Amino acid sequence: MVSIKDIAKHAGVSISTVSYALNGSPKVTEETTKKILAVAKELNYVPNAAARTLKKRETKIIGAFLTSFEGAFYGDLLQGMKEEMSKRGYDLVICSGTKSHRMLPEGFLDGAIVLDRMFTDEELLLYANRGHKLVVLDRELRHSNIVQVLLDNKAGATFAIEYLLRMGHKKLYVVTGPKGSFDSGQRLQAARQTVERNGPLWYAEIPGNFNKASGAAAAQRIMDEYDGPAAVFCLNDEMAIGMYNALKDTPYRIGEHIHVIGFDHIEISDYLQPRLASIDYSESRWGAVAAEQLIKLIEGVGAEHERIYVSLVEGESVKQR
Amino acid sequence: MVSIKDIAKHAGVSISTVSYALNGSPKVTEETTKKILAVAKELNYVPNAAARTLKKRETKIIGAFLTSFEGAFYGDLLQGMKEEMSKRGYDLVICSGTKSHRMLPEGFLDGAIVLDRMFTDEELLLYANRGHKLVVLDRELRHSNIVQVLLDNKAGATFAIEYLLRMGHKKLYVVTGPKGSFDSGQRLQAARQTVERNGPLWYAEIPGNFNKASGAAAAQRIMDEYDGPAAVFCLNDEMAIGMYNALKDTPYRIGEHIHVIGFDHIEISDYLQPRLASIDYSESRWGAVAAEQLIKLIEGVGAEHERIYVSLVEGESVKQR
DNA sequence: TTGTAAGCGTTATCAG
DNA sequence: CTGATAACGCTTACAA
Repeated sequence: MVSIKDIAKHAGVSISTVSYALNGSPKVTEETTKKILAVAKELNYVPNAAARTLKKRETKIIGAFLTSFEGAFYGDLLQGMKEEMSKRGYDLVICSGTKSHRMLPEGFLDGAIVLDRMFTDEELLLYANRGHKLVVLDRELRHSNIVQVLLDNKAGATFAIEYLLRMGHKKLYVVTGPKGSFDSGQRLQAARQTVERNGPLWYAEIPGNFNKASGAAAAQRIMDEYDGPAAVFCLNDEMAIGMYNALKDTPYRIGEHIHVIGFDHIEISDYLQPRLASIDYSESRWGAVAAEQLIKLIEGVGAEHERIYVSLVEGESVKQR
Repeated sequence: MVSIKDIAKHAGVSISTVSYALNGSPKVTEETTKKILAVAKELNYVPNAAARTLKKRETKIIGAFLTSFEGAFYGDLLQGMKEEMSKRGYDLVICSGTKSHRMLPEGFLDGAIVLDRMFTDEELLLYANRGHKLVVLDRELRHSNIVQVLLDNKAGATFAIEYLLRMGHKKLYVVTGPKGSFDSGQRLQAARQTVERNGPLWYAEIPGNFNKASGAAAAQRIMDEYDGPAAVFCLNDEMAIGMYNALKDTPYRIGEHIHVIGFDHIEISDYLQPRLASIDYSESRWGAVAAEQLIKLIEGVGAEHERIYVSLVEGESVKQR
């Protein structure tokens, strides 16, 4: 490995001169700088990150933590983050799994964006207390080193239920997400409120898990109880897809016997027959805003909590009753 | 920040004893070890990665480089890698963008898995020459510090064309991937060979780009030239989906006028109407094999080039002529 | 069994 | 403008 020491030797200067020259300090003659850069290039010099980090206590790398890489993998969200970070001189890496949490306290990362239920609130607060900077996308957590960038779940759930009501439905199901999911909790709460506010309605909740299997199970139960058109708000699209699958070889038709709306507006939903109604938001904007706030936090210029707005996307999976 | 020096002070021992104790060395009494661990816990000690790396010249982190995070394609691949790495004591981070290439030469990563056309062969060879360990998934590159884990593109393309022929098709199109793509090049080459080998056939190639837009454009051209049933091998599923979209509001039907097979068997393809025929392979196996070989390379136990096998998935997008 | 000390590659302070 | 030199936190001979 070639270090600044080697460069110093070859260029006939001291290592501090080399360091200054490499960092473009005006303290060094243009001439010597040029020479040093030439030698560096010739020797294929690459700075050692560990050494620099040890001194400067920063890596210019931030981590985004996901529960899993499987499924939709949040492509646009990550892309939005990456572009924003890149613009501001930071690199982004995507991490998953509890083992990799260590990277934060050990100083590999200058900060983290968390969308990962494998982090407990306690763990995050611990890191925040030690001075690490965090943005959370999946919980409410108040601390001076943490900022929240959250989806407007309540608005989305309200839009969804109101849409079903507007289409004349009187028998409503909600298929929920896993216990303890922040998004699910918020959506459910708003759905209940909207139902209550709109007077006497038939209403039931079916516990789900945000995956296809639980959507299919919910479909089964709805068929068992069938006594006329029912409307279902699946708290995410994945479960709605499970419902489509389960109904495929039955006499029940989506948009006719069972009306379905999801949440997230994932890509597949536009390809389903009939097209799935859903709640849409810009993943890339979500990512960009999260990145922006994290960098503000790191650089100590007033970061603020943010809300990501959502909108209704209609689809033939819900028809007028 | 609390360092081993602080622990030493609090425990009334020297820093080397602390270091030994923390690393579970048998050189230290069980008693002192216990005490030191207690103090460490009490002070919330976390080892500093930069310092350790500077000494040990390893991070136990490996990077997977992708061209982009967009598209839902790589979830299982990454999951396969992660699980394999985790089993062997390494962490995985996902990187994208040329700026983040620095992490490899600067010593942030113990190795890299590359599926990213933004790396040139020259750049990779440079790193390999400097001693960095690499696994490439998207090119052929021979070097003692590089191992290849490649899809069996040729088998897949052969299966696809043979399937179309078996179904009685005589007019064949291939929609290609971008210039310079290794996968596209291999698939195209095998497709051509199979066509040639099977005697006189109407055959044409349409340049594509592995995205939906180019699939749609290809569909347009095929309709313009239409003079009877045609069969199309899209060199990936994404373009096949573009083709579905483009044909949606035309009188041409997939599986009737235009028969289509893709490559990759991505999730959406099972939800298309009619179901898309494709070439399938196990993404998670691909990832796991890549991870396994990289670690072998790093640990110096004979790593070997590997091939990932593929299989045909039939679908109603191709019907007997 | 424990302590001393050198050194990993940088940065940054202080003299010259 | 340039050069010694002391850190940064940790590992690891070697000494005691």
